[in-house]
Amino acid sequence: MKIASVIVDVPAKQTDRAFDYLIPTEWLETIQPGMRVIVPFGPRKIQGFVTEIKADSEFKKLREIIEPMDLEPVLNRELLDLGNWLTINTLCFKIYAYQAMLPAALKAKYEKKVKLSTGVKLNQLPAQLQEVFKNQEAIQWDDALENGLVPILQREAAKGLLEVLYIVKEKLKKKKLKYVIPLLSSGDLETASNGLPQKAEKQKEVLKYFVEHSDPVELRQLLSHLNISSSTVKALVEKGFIAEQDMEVYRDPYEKRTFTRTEPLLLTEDQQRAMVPILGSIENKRHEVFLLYGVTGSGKTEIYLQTIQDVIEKGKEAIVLVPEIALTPQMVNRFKGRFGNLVAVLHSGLSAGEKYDEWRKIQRKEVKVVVGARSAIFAPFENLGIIIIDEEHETSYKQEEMPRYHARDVAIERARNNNCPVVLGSATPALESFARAQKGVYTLLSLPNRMNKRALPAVEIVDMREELRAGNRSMFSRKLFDLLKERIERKEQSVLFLNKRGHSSFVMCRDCGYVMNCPNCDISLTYHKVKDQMKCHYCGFESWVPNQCPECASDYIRYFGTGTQKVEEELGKILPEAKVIRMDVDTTGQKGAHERLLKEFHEGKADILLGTQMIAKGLDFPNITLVGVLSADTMLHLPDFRSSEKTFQLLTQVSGRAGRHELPGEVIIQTYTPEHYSIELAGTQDFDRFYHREMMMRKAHHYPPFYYLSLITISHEELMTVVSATEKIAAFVRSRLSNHAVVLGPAASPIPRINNRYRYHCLIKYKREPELNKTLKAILDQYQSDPKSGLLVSIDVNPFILM
DNA sequence: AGCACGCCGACT
DNA sequence: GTCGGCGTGCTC
Repeated sequence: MKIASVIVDVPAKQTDRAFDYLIPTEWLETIQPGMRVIVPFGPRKIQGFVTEIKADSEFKKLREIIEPMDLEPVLNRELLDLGNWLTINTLCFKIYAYQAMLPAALKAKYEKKVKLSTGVKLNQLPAQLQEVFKNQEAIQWDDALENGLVPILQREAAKGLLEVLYIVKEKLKKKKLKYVIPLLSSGDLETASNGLPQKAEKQKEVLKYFVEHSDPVELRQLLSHLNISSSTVKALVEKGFIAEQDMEVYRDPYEKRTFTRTEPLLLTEDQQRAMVPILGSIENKRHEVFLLYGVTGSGKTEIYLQTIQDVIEKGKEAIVLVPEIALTPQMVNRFKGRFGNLVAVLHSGLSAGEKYDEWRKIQRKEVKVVVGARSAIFAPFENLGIIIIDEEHETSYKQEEMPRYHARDVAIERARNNNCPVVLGSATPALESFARAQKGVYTLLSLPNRMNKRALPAVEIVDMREELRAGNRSMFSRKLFDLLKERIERKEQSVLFLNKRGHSSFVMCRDCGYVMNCPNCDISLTYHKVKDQMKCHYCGFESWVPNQCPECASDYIRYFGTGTQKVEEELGKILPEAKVIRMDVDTTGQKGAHERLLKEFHEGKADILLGTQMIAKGLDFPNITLVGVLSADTMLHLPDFRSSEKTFQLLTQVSGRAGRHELPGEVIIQTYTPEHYSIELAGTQDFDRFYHREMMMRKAHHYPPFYYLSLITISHEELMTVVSATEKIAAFVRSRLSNHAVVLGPAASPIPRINNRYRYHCLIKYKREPELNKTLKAILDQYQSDPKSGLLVSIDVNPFILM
């Protein structure tokens, strides 16, 4: 057993397979599957993942592994297999699958340098290079490239005077602090202290400290605590009484916060009824998927907490997925409050180092629960007892880059491997999930009542066309204005929600209607306040804001503020006495700003919280009695078959923010299409009726959950080339699938050009096509192995965004 | 993805 | 003759 199969860190079609390496004798005991290693690959050194250890190889001329990068595997057996599963199901390279499972800090960084070969004297080099190597042993390849030194360096390297170095680096170091530990027992330390010269007072003090405390202590703390300098410590180290040691410490983002310990709450009858089957599944180690369908405020979180409690008592572990946007301090508090430091938290707000440290806690089995966004589904637990996905309908569970996985699918796969249940929780389940529950594929658990038996807030839908007819041209209906005024007088709080889409900040000429578009992409440029520039979201193109219209030279060209900004201005005019907190990308940019603003609002420092998507979730403050949705239908008209579903979910979600506590709540939804069923039914919070209406639509148009989708997107610099390639691909797919499948296309992508590349796509709708995966793989194989055609093909199995 | 190797045209 | 352009194919 001295050969390792390694997946190398080269994302390409031709290297998407295992390469075999000899394990050097000194590492025979160390190297195991799941470890990262440094291997020679051609002339370079690169990172790789060991997937298997075996006795022999087909390949004759094996090279040796250079060294392991880990002391213990970073991927366990289950995750290695899961990586394989991901590769097959999302059609991605194996290396992408493995990298997606690890914190970014573990991704390798490569350096290429040139140095003088050993034994070579400086004066053997040409004068120009002598100058370069006079002050440094090695130079960075990139620097040489910039200074045009590469040809001459290569010439000397060919003669053997210079050597090219390839270095694989860890992106991030473990954070280490210097600690001091006593090397003798406290009795011996006392003796040692007595043996010191009289005048070594400081040293005696240190030893006295260790007589009293035998635990390691951080050097810095010791120095300041005893008011001594490091030379004192050094002297004692030299005498062999104590030692300095580097110890790994965690960057704990929640270090400074204290969590109030909470106890399990008494469950309502509904909650108990819902919990029994989950506990049964845990008890019998049975894989089962539960859909926990409960209105907002019905106490889903308490069920999560108590089932996790049970899992922990059985010595197992739990993963809780929460949408990124809902990973608020409130949410974290609930878990940390119940399980203390048995909880690790993973979300994008953490620095790379903090994320790595939280991950290390999981890997070292120091925690039992991980609460995190999408990628937390890959937490390296070995004995999973439950996986919970809160707000399971959230689109952020789908990753849009490779590997294009949906956390729900991965969760079910992992739970199957671990024989444990999955709980999908939502007040507005995804249609796919609810349909599966109806069919009995998932077990449906309902929580139809709010915990406090409080009625859902009264929702009123306001027709903005009526307002316009009545001469009200403001963005606030008279009703909403009256209610806002009333809240301010009653010292209650309101939340105003603005659907960002459709209100993005673009520049438009008021005279001719000219909109500033990106020259490379067919999409309008977005105004960025911070830099006072126009920027393209897709290719990064930047431009100054014109003060004259380039089309008609009108001066009446202006940008339409970020929506929220505009609303804030208008609020200032009509309700000058109101204190407003605005939350959007602009005001929550800095770290901690999000939390700070919410805290201010919670403390009653403002009357109105105005914001975008980000305030739709998790907000749970007792004093909120009014929620206003300024324009409910902005996302309804997007070219997306899920737009009705998303609108319904969002409106229901937002409505749930009002009247969660003592005071009753009211909701105003402003819209131009009050007759649309997703708005009308969100008004009555009637998921069941919405479900039936929407299912009819989906059935009629052959969309999920009746059909599965796969989307092939093809791009090229030349329009004609894309069209013909897409035609060819569509024809190929048609020829390989049954006639139950529907193959749409070629059609221009909703964003027809990005970064000067035209984009066409082909949408496949199907029910059961055993040949599909092979067909798609074949398409990728052909186009990925032929990069010179300039065609880029990307495939998304079960896409969420059809763009 | 890099990188070497190899074959062709343009230059000292 | 040789330098350097990029097309081709390989990396255990």
